Amino acid sequence: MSEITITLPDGSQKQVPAGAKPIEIARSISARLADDAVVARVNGGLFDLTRPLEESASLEILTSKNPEALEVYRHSTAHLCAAAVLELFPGTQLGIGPPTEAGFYYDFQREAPFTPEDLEKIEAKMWEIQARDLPYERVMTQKDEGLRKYSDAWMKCGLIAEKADEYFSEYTLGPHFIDFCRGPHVPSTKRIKAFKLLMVSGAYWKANEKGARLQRITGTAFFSKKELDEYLHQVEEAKKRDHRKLGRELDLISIQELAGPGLIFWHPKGGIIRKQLEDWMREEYLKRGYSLVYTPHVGRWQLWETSGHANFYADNMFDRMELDDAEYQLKPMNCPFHILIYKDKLRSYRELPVRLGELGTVYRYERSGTLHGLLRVRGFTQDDAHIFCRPDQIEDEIVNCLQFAVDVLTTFGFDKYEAELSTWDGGASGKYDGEPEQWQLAEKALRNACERLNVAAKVMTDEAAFYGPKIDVKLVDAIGRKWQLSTVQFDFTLPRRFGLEYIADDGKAHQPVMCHRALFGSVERFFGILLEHYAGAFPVWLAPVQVAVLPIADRHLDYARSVAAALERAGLRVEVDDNKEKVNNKIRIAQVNKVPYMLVVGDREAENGTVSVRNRRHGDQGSKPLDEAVALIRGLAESRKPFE
RNA sequence: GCUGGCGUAGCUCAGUAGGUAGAGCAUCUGAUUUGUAAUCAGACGGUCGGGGGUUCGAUUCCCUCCGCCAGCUCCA
Repeated sequence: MSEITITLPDGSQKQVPAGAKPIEIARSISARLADDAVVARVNGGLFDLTRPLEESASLEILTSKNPEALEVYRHSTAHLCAAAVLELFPGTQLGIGPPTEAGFYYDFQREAPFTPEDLEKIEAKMWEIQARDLPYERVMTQKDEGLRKYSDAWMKCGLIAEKADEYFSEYTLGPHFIDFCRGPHVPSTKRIKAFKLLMVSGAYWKANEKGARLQRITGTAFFSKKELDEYLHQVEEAKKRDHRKLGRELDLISIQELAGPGLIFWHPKGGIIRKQLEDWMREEYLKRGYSLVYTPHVGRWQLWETSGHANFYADNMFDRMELDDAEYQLKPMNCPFHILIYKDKLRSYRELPVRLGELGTVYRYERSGTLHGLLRVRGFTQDDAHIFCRPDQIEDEIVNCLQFAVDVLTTFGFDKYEAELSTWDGGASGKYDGEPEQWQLAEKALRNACERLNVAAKVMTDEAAFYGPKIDVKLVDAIGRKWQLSTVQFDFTLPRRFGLEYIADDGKAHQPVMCHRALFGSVERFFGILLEHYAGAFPVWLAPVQVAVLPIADRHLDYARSVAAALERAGLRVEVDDNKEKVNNKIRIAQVNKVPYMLVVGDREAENGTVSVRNRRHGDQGSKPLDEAVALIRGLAESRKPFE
């Protein structure tokens, strides 16, 4: 028997017989490693622990501490789920069953929908199969033979025809279950210790909404019961900070059925927070060389034909309305209006870049099933700006925009975000407007900007806007979903469509280039994400009520009001709780409403001109002279610092 | 828009195997005047999402529309 050389991660080498399995090598290193092993990395690729090594290779044993091992483990759990479904519901068609960030899913096609009770049965069956300790066995099959074997399984057949090499791998689980699958998998079902099926929902075959409708069973799996329980607990906790729940509880916003879905009502307390956000943003605009403009909410249809939205954006627009002899369109975007301001006079190269900014409210038709609280609505206000500049200025402008976007995120304490660079499809589909050279140039400028600011942007092919490529910044909500906030978009197209010009130093007319950018993205969405980010406990500068003054008894009301007056003179938002309740109750109310500071006033305070300071997070801070308390809270508000 | 689920008081929820509903909180009133997360009592409050059908009778069963939730698709 020939020997092969196995190189371990520490550089050491082992001679083993050809055909040795990674699990055997692991055991030869230590029994514990073999027990903890989930999957092997062989020459960089993932391998089953039980797959024989035929040639010399590098080998790394991945244990439960490795994220890739968790993916494999979840993938194996998905197979277990499919095997359970087939045992309980023979004839069900299998789609795909990959691991995801938070678990796994498996797509099935079957006439009757899976009910919550079915889910319980499936989970019980999974445990039953788990207990059988079935190996995940890798079998190689020849393509034509495979197509015959899977002739009853139309989705698998499709996948094999499309993806399989001449010989492809399958994995069995017991005598009856076999699945076309690249693998790898854990060695056997007894390795799967903790999982839970979470829901059943709809999906489309190959994510195509014209394709077959499937039922998706989603679950999660962890290496231990403890980790699973922690995860489930964390999900429950996250739900408590859902912006829809907090928005109602804190009386910030509402959505009114009578007015229509996806349309936001800002209540007084939400309104004051929004004003703080908007004031801050407008100040930043002015500091950074933007001008503020205001434009109408509707415009003639011809405007949208000129801009191209009539062609490229028709599906997302509210219906046109007729007025006199003309048709008008509610605006889904602000850009054409800002362009008209640019175009209203002859521009010199000396005044470029022109940066026109607006908190512009737009209306877009979003399909009913996609609406989601504040995060996906039909009417929203963008902190939108359009920058018109010379080609040689565009890269600096994009760098400034991106820097601005990063500054917004840090101001509000977001340290986790993802950047994406969306590019076109190369022009194949015709959904994109403009010349190839322009697209290439634009993409290059965006890439360079990312590099200059050290922003790691993931390239997303075929995700660009119809008028140009873009950089997007995404944040994650309480339930782990990603939402786009900032966007910096390049545009060669609209300047051409509108015939924009500036007079250059050569005395001739040239076409400016344009950058669209929104940093909050939409005020509604940003507010929703912010609400979840702070779990409703806003920092002092944003809190709708910054201070609650809590008199102990009625005889302290006058003093309480004088305290409130002093706070108001300092520009703070104050409420006096004059209910006939005990202080304990007043404190509770203020805590529940997440008021940052409570000032308790009773006999001692009224006598000494002091207040007893209570901090929302840290509780009783003892008494302080009134001036001192006012200065403290005002300082926090003005600094726009995070709370505490 | 699609698949599935859901819709009972302002909020959170219970209930009716078909005989027009109940709790806690909130609100209002009264008593209590209280020192760092809920004082007590009483009252008010619902065409049980809208419309249609079956039935002697529908909040309950059926149909339909609207809205919400999860996922898909799409996107700020």
